[in-house]
Amino acid sequence: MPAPKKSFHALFRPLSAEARRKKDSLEIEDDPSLQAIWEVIARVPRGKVSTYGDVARAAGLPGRARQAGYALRHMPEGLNLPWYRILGSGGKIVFPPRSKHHREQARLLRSEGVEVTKGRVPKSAIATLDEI
DNA sequence: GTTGTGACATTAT
DNA sequence: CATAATGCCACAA
Repeated sequence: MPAPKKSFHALFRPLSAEARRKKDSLEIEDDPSLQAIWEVIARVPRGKVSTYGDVARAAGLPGRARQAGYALRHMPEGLNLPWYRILGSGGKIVFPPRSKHHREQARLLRSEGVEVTKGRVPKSAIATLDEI
């Protein structure tokens, strides 16, 4: 079994001791709400994007955009989810403009044809709720 | 039980 | 357009 290509997950801030404990005990991966969110993210079409709020709604968790963020931070590596297709409201990258994450997200989006100017994508690139 | 934090969103200034 | 104030809610300390 070849080692999977280093995922961006590895670039993220290290999990706290408590979060790591949970992760190791698989409590997070088994959480139904988080799984629902991950499934929605996996359905966002290539070349399009969605937002934290919409992802949460599509997962049956209206008003819980922050939970979508939590789910992304705790993405299981094996799923290879298109994390970079998830933006803040209005289609803005949520990471600080010059941060590594911001640049990487913009790069990946452009790599699939999504225009990114000043950390923002065209409204036309945002998938509608029924698309996800 | 209480307090602080956060890959958010919306509204007001 | 930028920043601040609120609202929000799960999680961690």
